[in-house]
Amino acid sequence: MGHGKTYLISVVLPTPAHSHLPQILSYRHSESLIKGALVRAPLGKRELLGMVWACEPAIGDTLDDAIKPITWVLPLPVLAQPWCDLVEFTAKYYQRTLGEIAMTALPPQLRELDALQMTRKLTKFAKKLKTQDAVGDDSIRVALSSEQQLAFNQLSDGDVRPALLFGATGSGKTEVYLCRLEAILKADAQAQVLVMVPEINLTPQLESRFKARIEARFGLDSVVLMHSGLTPAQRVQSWLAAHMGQARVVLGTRLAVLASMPRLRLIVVDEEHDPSYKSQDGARYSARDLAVYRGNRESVQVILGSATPSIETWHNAQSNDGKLARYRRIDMPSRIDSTAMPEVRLIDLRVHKKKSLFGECLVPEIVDAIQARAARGEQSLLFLNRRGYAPVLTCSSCDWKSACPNCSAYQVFHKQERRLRCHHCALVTPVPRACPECGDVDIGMQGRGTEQLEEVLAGQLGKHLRVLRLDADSTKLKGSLEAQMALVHSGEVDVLVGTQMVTKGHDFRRISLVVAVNPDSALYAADFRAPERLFSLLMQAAGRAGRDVAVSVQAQVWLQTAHPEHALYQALKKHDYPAFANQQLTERTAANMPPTSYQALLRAEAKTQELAQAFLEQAALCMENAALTHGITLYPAVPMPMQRIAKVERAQMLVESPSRAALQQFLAAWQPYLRELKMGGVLRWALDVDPLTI
DNA sequence: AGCACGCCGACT
DNA sequence: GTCGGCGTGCTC
Repeated sequence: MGHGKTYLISVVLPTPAHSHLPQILSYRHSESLIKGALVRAPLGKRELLGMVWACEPAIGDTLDDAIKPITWVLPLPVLAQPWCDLVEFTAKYYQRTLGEIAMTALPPQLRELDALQMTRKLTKFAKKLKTQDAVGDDSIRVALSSEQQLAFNQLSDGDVRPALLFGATGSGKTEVYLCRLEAILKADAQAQVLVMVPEINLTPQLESRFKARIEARFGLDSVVLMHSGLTPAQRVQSWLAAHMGQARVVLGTRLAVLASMPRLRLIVVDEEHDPSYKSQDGARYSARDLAVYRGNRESVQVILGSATPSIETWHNAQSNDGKLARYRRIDMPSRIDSTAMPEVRLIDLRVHKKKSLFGECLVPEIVDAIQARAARGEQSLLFLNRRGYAPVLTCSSCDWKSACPNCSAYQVFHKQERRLRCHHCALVTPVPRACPECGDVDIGMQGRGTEQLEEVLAGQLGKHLRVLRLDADSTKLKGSLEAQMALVHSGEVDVLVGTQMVTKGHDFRRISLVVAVNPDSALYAADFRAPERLFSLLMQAAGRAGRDVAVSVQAQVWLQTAHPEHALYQALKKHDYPAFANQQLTERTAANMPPTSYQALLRAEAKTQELAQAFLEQAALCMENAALTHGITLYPAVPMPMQRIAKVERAQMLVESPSRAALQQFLAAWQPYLRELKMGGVLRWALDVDPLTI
């Protein structure tokens, strides 16, 4: 009890980055508070959720009268020191404020709750606990293959390094995760496990599998979900369950990496190469990298699983000149059901005249192959990463194109909707009857999207075959994704046409032919990570084929390409990811690119491109000397790959260093200058540390 | 970032 | 006379 004493409390609040407020503010309170306690405190006319960072007794009556008292202390267990460290590290590394990171890590609804609402939540939570059933038995054990058993044994041998579980699609990685986490949960009745997946909505199969397995053994509600799709109330409940130690398994997306889990004992990052682990808005953190930090900080095992690891992870799993690798690699090269990997065929588009192509986009053999599969009751999947009917409309007599007036992109023709749509801003316009420039009525199309591919196939094969399109447009309505998936699973569909949506998560057991219609577009992209993404995408698409023993003999993947000799395709043909990754690593090392160097991007948005670039150049100017002494390379300011979105001009500047620490120091020193540099017309700027796309 | 105050134009 | 436009300035 306070006995009239007063304590000086340092509180972390979500102070806006561009305000000139310090990150940590001082308040008074009549009692001592522990670091990590959640409090509400006044800021201006508002009252905000904050977290106690430090607490000391005020000596005598020396406390300034201007220091306001804390409004109330939330009746919750405090956030543990390792969690505070994780928040501090994240804020420092990604150049954000402590408060911003701390608040994004907490459920948004927690910010608004008053004392009464909080009490109600806790009562509801306590009631839920009472109704919980005790533990079931070990009945649903699945026998591990020898390869899985070997991987499991290695994961249990006490090596403290993060493990890269390098397993082919269909090698049964999930079963290994499950066995490892069951062992950990069984050994310690309070242990908690964090499992991260790229997008939870795309992997309902994984979710139900986890729930069925874990809840049967460790009780109802021992698994909680954590992702942005939950309702605010659900998110509070999940967070409370994790924070109070009730949830044994947290299954979530990237935001779950910041979940409070006081008895965390294992972190699994499934599909660790997936770009959605890198947050693209607000604090641009990499959940995979933070998972590795967190595992190290809390002496907790980290498992990174992938069939196509990121080049960074691949690099970390390699030993350099005899030294032990930072990560250890555990290989699972075989498919669990010992079916063969699908045969990859490269179809040389150069030997076909465009007119001789079916619908001008498919070589005739593919159509034959689709028909042959359908006759045997098997399905085909056509993968084309472009939705809509045609990506561009053109005038045949002048040089008009369906450019979006707000963006540096073309409006896409959507035939069913009879509209032009920009995929970058919200602009939707009617299809012009004649060219807006010259009035010519002969308007043509360039390129093909999934809508057109569906039409071509349905039109010419429609009498015999059932074609279904699966993309963001066909699944816009709630529940329609599930409905369409059900159609595929029940065999109501012969041909599935889809964007990269279809390559994620779902098992289509009857598919025996996968066709990548136009993979070349990503082959020579400016972004040095484009090949890596293409390989992983095609590998995942290939993984959709032949997941069923009955049809596996014929399972094939056909790639239509004008560059069949390309090293990427050749490695894919042999299912040889190591060859591809090593070649990428060699190229990147030679060019001093990541993972050999470390990068950050300074991005600026403004009304004009000149202003955005002028801001970046000014920013570079004030750090010229610092860059020299720190060994930092500042590249010239350039327009972003998508230069203009919704009438906003975007520019960026690359910052590179061979030393991560030097880059960190440089960025930290840069921040105050950037804040001072308020130039008229610059709308926003942001730093992206370890950017994924350049 | 909010949310104030503040000093000028058109409304019942 | 008041409602409200958004310029600038502060928040422990």
